[in-house]
Amino acid sequence: MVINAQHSGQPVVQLDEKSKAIIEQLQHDGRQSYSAIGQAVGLSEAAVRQRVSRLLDSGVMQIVAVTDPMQLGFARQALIGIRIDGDVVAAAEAIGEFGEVDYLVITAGSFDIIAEVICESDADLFELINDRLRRVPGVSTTETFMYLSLHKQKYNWGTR
Amino acid sequence: MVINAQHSGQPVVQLDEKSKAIIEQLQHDGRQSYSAIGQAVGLSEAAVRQRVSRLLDSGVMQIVAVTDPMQLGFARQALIGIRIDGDVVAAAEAIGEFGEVDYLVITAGSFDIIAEVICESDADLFELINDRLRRVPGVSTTETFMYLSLHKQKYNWGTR
DNA sequence: AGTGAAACGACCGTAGA
DNA sequence: TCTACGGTCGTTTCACT
Repeated sequence: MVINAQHSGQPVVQLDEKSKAIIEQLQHDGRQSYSAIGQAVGLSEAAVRQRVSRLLDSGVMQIVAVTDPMQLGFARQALIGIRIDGDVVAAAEAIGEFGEVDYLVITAGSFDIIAEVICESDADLFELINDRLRRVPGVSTTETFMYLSLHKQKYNWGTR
Repeated sequence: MVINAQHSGQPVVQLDEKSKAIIEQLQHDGRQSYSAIGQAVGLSEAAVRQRVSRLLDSGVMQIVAVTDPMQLGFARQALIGIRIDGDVVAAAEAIGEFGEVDYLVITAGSFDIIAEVICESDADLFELINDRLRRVPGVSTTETFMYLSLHKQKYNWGTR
C-alpha cells in the first residue's frame, strides 16, 4: 500500500490563501459548518463547500477522527528501526500487514524501514517483535525505541 | 508541550462497542452526519451526538483535517534520531519549537529523541539540521533517515 | 443515558453571472 | 469559480422515560 513516494511525479497542488484558510479552520474543528467557515474566511457557504469537496476528492485533505492510544489503553508505543537483506518493498508490505503497525516508512540511512507500533502491553510488543517481525523474510536486525513521552504531534501541514 | 506520558496516571477510558463503532465511522469520514452514524451503529441521532461530544470533550478523540505534505510541495520528510547530553526534556522542548518538526518523542534506546520533520527542499532540511538543530543546547549527535516512501499511515486506534 | 417531536439552521442541487 | 435561492435533511432543544 504505497500512499506516496518522492519523485513520483505527483502534481503538486498550489493552494490559494482562501483554501489554506479553510484547511486551517478544519484543522481546529473538522466538523465546523460550511457557513461558519465561510464567515471566517470570507466566502459563501456554497463556495466553501465546493472547495472542501475538491480538497477531499483530490486527496490533498482528509477529515478524520484521531484517537489518543494512551487513553484507550494502548500504553506501549515504540519506533522500530529495521535492516533488510534483499527486497525492502516486499518486507515493507509484509510488516505493514501487522495490525500493531500504524506507520511505516522506507528510509535511507542505517535503517531500511522504520515502523511505529502501538501495543497494549510489553508482552504484546515483545511477541510482535520476536515472534512475528523477526520472522518476516528479509528482516536481518531490528532496533527498538520505546516511547517515554510524546512531546509534539501536529497535523497542520500546508498552512504555515 | 507534553501531550501524554506513560505511567502518567491518566485514566484509561473503557469504550463500549457502540462508541467504538461510532469512532470507526468517524475515522472513515469525520463529517458524516450524526443520523447516518446512528443508522450504522444502531442508536438515535441524539445519542450519537451525546457520545461524540463526550469523546471530544474528554480528549479521547479529535476530528481534524489532515493534509498530504507531498501534494502540497513539502517533499522532503525525514526522521531524525538525536542523542542528548544533559536535560533531555529541555532539549525536546527546544526542538519541538521548530516549525518543521511535526512529531517528537522521547525514547529509550540509542536515541534520546526522535523527531519527524517536513521540509520543502533538501536545502531547507540541511539548514534545519546543521544550523539550528545541532546548536540546540544538549544535542550531541544526530542521525537522519530520509523518507524514500511512506507505506502505511493509519489513525484508527482503539477500534480494532 | 436514551428517545421523540418541533423549530431552526445547515446542506445540496441547480441556475446564472 | 463564485453567488443566489429553495427544497430537503440534519441538528438542536426540551420534555419524558
